[in-house]
Amino acid sequence: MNKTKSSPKHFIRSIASNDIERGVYEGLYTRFPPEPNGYLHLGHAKSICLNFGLAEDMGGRCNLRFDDTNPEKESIEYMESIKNSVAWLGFEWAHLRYASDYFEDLYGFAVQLIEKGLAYVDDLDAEQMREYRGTLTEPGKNSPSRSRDIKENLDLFARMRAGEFEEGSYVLRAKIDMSSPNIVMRDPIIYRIRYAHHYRAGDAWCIYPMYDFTHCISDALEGVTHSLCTLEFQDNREIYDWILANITIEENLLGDKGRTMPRQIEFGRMNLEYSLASKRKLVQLVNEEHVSGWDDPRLTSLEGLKRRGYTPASIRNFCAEIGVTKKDSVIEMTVLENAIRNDLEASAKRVFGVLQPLKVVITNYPEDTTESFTVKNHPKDEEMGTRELSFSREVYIDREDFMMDPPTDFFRLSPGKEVRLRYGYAITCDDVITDDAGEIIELHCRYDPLSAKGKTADGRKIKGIIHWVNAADAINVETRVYDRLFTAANPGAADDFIALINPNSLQTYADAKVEASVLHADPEDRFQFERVGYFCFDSKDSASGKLVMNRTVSLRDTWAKQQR
RNA sequence: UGGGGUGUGGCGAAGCGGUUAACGCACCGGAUUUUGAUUCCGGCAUACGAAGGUUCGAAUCCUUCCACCCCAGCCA
Repeated sequence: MNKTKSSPKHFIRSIASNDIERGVYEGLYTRFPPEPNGYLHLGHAKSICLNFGLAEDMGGRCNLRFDDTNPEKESIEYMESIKNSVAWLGFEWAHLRYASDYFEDLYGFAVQLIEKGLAYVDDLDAEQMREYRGTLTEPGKNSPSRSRDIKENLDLFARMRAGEFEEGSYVLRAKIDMSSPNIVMRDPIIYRIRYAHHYRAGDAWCIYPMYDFTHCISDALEGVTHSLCTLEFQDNREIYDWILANITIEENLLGDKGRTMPRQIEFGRMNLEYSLASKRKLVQLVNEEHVSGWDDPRLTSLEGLKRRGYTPASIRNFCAEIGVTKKDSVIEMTVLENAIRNDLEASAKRVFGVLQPLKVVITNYPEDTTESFTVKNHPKDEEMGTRELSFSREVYIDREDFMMDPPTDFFRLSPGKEVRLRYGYAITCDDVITDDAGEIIELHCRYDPLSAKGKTADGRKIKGIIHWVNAADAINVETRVYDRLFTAANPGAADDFIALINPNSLQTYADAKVEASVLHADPEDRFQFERVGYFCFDSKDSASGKLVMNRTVSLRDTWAKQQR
């Protein structure tokens, strides 16, 4: 696997190193704070690389913290999957934390706020609450509960926790400003009643803190210095700062007292063309079985990409490549493909594989002879060694490398034409055998015995070079070739994204053939099928009896491009 | 009609008052090549959302305007 590029400069790094230089903070501390309510995708990878990467580069630390304050959506399964994905990308968290571990502390801070007259228990129902909130252009108005005295608030809040009230009957609100132009500041709810089982806290609680209250405090407790999040939280920064300014944290989890509060910085989301990140839509794709599951290799979930054959390094390089700015970006698929090609070009073993086998009989080659060519596993990297490639009278070539009636610039095989079998001999096509339906089933060719080792006796150049596998010991393998899942660059914007599913996003070649050496490969190995693309074993469906290989990405193909 | 953001080539992205306006992807040429791969060379914005202004000098400063994104969950 390749090294990852060092992350480039961007505005967050400048701010952070500036803060450290000026002594605002002693060292960098970040966190990646997913809610365990789904699987990670490429967009999360950007955040992971930003948070963990920055800490790595600046000699800081980064926590993995689950922002698990909504028991109705979260589960252990998601949490485990997220941990695996972060680890797979190659990052190590300083601490594994859970917001749910802070529930007791959070409750205490809420009490602090009430005691200061900065929070109150409200009995408005959801609809009234919305009415009182005002609109984008009109200020809200104070709830009648806003004037409730501190003692009563304390009592009510304690009874909320004790389970004396129904869901939705009371909430705890911060007392800020109902006429703030920033709607987030219009007395935001910080606790609600929910009789739901929490995947970690169990049934210990029936009140749960809201994001705005929880997140900033969690950061502060963990000693986070820079709290990086996406653009849509810009308005929330005001409440983030307000909460931290109005509570007193005696000592954080690191044992620090009087530590400087964390600073929230927002960055733009990444969108990938021809893909979907919306959780709801992905669930639909999975449930309606348009894809095989959350780890379908056509999905840009991290598990999908992993199964597809993407390496952690390629994803980290991709994230370094797309940059970090304050605007939402739309990244072209080729950037992702470029990242994995760069990695695999250097690291993948070269091997011969034929997706659509066409039998070639070499009529002037002896029937009972097998010879062996010693070939390189990598054209440039000698350290990757060599392997033996067997050759005999019958071989398979790819149907795409033969054309009955080719254009002049097609320099592969066709009737009467000569082509080189890579690493082997030059052959000329004499006969094309068809079946009753006119389907080509076999080619009869003649080889030039003096054409081994890339030479020819008369010095003639052979332009066309094709790959092949020896029929006698070829291994059968099912190969799955993937294309973009959608036919539109932004399927999420369409009314009916299901209608935009690319019918050719998965093509299965059940009878593909690969050279014998693949049998002894490690399940984790990646290959380049020369002239075809990069492949890996499918982690779910491949077994020793039945090999299944996924095409991670094709090779660049100027010939195919020219044909379009 | 409120508030918060963003606008540099097809897509990303540097640039922070004086640069020929980096770089990556894509694209177009050409060289090398037993992968039509890789590699290598070369091309690719008189132009920085628009219009004014300040200045000897602006993508960078000021003004106005325009476009797009986010915010009215007891989601995060």
